[in-house]
Parts: sequence; structure tokens; C-alpha cells
Amino acid sequence: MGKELTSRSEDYSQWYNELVKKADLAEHSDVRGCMVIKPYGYSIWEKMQQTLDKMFKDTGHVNAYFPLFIPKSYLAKEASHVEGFAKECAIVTHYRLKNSEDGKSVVVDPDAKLEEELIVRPTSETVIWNSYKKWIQSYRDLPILINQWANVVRWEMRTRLFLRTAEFLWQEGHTAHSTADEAVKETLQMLDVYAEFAERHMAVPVVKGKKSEGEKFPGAIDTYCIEGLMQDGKALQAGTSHFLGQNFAKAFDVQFAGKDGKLDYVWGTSWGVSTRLMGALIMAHSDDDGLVLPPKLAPIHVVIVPIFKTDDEFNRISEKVNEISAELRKHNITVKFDSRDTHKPGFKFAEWELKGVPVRLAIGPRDLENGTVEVARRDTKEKKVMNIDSVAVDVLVLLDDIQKNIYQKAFKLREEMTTQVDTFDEFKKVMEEKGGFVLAHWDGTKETEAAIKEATKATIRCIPLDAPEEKGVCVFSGKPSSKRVLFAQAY
RNA sequence: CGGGGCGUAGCGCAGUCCGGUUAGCGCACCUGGUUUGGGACCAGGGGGCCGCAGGUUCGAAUCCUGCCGCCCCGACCA
Repeated sequence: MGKELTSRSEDYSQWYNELVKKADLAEHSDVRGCMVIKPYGYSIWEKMQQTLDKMFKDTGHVNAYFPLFIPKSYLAKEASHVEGFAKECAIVTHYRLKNSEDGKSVVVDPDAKLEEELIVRPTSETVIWNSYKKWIQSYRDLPILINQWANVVRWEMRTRLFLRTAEFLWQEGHTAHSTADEAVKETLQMLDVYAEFAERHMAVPVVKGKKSEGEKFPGAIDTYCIEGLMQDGKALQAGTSHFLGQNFAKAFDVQFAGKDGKLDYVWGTSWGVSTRLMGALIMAHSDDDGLVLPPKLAPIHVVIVPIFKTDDEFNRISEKVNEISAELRKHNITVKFDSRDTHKPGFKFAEWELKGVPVRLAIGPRDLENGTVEVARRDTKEKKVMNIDSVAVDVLVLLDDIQKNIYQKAFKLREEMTTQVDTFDEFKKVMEEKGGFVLAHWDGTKETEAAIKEATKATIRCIPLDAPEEKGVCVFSGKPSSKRVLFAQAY
């Protein structure tokens, strides 16, 4: 099948690109920067959606859907917002095609020009706040806690499957509140939801923090984020949560009457995670043999590979497999019986490893005789022979152990790849030789941030929320600083 | 959007410099047989607008021009 992967040490980005394609997650479409998410990749995304959606509902949010197209004038209403997105918007200018003169193709009908051009949403704050204006009159209408699952388009110059594509899938939460305090609480609550999802479900440890002025969302007062560290030592922003203040309420004139009868502008938040999480998942855990998926997000938990020579053997094994599968399914374990007789077991082993299935069972004639089954775990590649009667419970325990183990492994890597530095020479040395996260003092200015980026390619990923107060001096300017911030080269 | 590389069968590539029978190879695919506890083997077979569009030429995968796409490096971004 020719599915040997380039190793990570040889060429990390080539490894990533090949893995995405060979594990059947996604491929490039014919449209520049867009991707086809294939069924196996999409089923992982669906699992993410299901989990997140439940977490959103559990925190009081409801789903709705707002349009793909945004009138151009909406975008212009919030100054920093339009400035942030103007360079990467797709624009609809016409609504009709017609046959070309020679009849061989179709052309845009110049008579069908739109009066007001439409922007394909790069995010939905503007359309949503336009609706909120109609929905909100009094404090009794608040809060509004809405999420939507949607696609958005940002015309990126340089794209990579899942990590940065021109069109991507995401969820965007948009909430409206009567007080700043409540909106800030919401912003931080959703940051916690994201962090919990990343750590408990994706098994990716993340740092919660606040973005610097330069890195924050256009239109936000404060942007919070979760940052993960990939195996190549680069950081990946895995989710963002914004405190919008009254910026969009003012831009769209959304006011409410308080209990005292006075009018005030509504306070807002927005928060989102995208199919970029797929990239984080892949890069955090996978190895040179292919994907490594955390059981909580794996579309298939257990693959069963029969080993047989004759039809009779196959039939007897199948019978046993059906029993085991039924037992596993009782425990909510997803099982795939690879009964193909067109491939040898070794081939199947390699293929399912490439696809990251957490647990593999192999059953052959010897096992039938001995009442055993061979159990292999994807994360460590260990194999054990287990008693066939208790396999369901053993697998349940094993899946739990795999989930924990890959988190621990990622956590340990992050610990090893996080370095405290106190001089700029150290900073540069770490960035050049080791990579990863660097904790350093920063004077809080844009100029220093830019200068450090210029010199090292590292940006401020965030100001960690749990950063201890610590007197120090900025590694670059020598000016005083009260806490360390997190630097890294980033995706 | 700037610099570099690439585009030939589903995938990976040779052939391109120096134009000339019928465009090759490995994997995959189809048929038959032998196989099956870590990517099987033998035999036979099918599959090509040589990225697209022009041009030069008796003749173009090969030379020229334009365009499209992908990868890498920069600037920009989730």
C-alpha cells in the first residue's frame, strides 16, 4: 500500500501532511486553500462537536444559526474589527451566471451585479449583534447565550490542512449581558470549558492565558486563549474567548433598559474553537507509525483482526468475535471487526495503527484453543495475551489508561520544553536550539514584543492566568516587569 | 503577496538539460493459484487530455509564453 510515513525527525511538516492524507482524514480540494474532510477525519470532528455541544448546553447555552452572507456595511461598523478582517474577506458581487458567447463555458452576468456586496462571514459578530439589537430591549431579555456551529471563510495566503484553511468549520458563541462583570465571568467560564475539553478529551495540556494587545481579537477588549505545545516545540492556539466590552453593542446600537429605567449598552462575549483542533490533536500525540488518538475522541475504540487459514477457522473466530463485540458494545466501546480476507493480518495491523485506533485485538486458532486474545495498545505498542472471557472489562480499563497515558506523555513533553530565561541571550539560544515555551519577563510594550518577534520569530502566546507575581526586568529592554509571559514560535 | 522547488496512471517517481519508434518503473487495482500470529508470492491483465491554454517545429512530456495548483522559506492570520 506504500503508506510508510516520513519520520518526524526527518521532516516534521512533511510528516504532518502525509499523516493527514494517509490516515484518511482530509485532502486538498481543487479550490486553493480549501479541504475535503474525509469520513474518518470528519467522524473525529463529530466527536469533538458532540462533546463540546453538551458542555455548552450544560453551561446554559442554546444553538442557533445566522447567515453565511454579511452585508458589507455591517463589517465596517466596528473599526478595529473591519481592519482586522478586511484583508482576508471573500466578497460576493453578483448573483447570476450566463453562457459565454461561444457557449462553451459560463461567465458572470454583468447585469446581475448586487447593489450591496456581500461578505462571506469571517466570523459572525456583526450579523449577530445586528439581530441582538432587535431582540434586546430590557434587562429581562438578558443574558442571551447563543452558540452556532458554522463554516467561515478567511482568505489565507498560506494554508495547511486543518491548521489554516481558507474555509473552516467551527463553533462561535456569542453572548450578551447586562453587566461587565457577568460578561467577564462568561468569557472566563468558556475558557475553562475549552481547557477542560482540551485536557480531558483531547488529552492535550494547555496553558490558559490572556493575549497581548498585539495578538488580541479585532474588536475585543480582552482576548483569552488556550495554548498547546506540539511535538516539534511550536505552540498552537487551540481556542479563544473574548470579552467584547460594549464595542459591538455601541457599533450596532444595542441598548437595554435597566431596573432603574436607565439605558445602557449591552456587554458582550464571543468564543470559538475550530477544525484547527484536529491539527492540535494530530500533532500532539501521533508518532512515526501514524495517528495516536485519545480513546475519548477515537471513532473506533477497538479493532478486531482475525487470524485464519481456512473458512472453518474464520467462521469459528467470527462467532467468538461477535460475542466479544457484543460484550464490548455493552460498555459503550466502539468496535470494528476487520473481516476482510483480501489483506493479511500484518497489513491490517499497520493500517489500523496508521489510523490511530487505540486498541487492537487479534484472535487466531491458538486463542480459540487457549481461551485467549492478543491485546495491543496503540500508544505504547505493547502487546499482551489476555483471557478472552474478561476482555471487555480489561479493554475498558485499558482505554482509560491510554487516555491518561497520552495526556501524561504530552504533559511531560511540555514540562521539558518549557524554559525560564532571564537574559535575551538565553532567550535566543533556547529558541534556536531547543524551541518550545519560554517564560520570560516582558515590559508590556508593543515595541518590545515586535522586536523580540523580529529577532527570534517567537511571539507572546499569552500572559498565563496563573503566572505568579514576581519582580523582574524585561529580557529585552531591562525595564521592570511584574510577571513572566509565555513566548513561543507558533502555528 | 515576494523568493525557491515541484506538477508524467489512484499514490510515489524516472524520462525533460540535448525534441524523433508504441512514455517507463515501484506500490495500488483486476483475474487465477498458492498463502495468512507484523505490511505475502507467482503468473497474467487493465489503466495516461505527460497540470491547463497558447506558441515554435515536419514532429513537443521535452523548447518558449501565460495561467492554475501543491510543497518549503518570508510577510499576514485561528
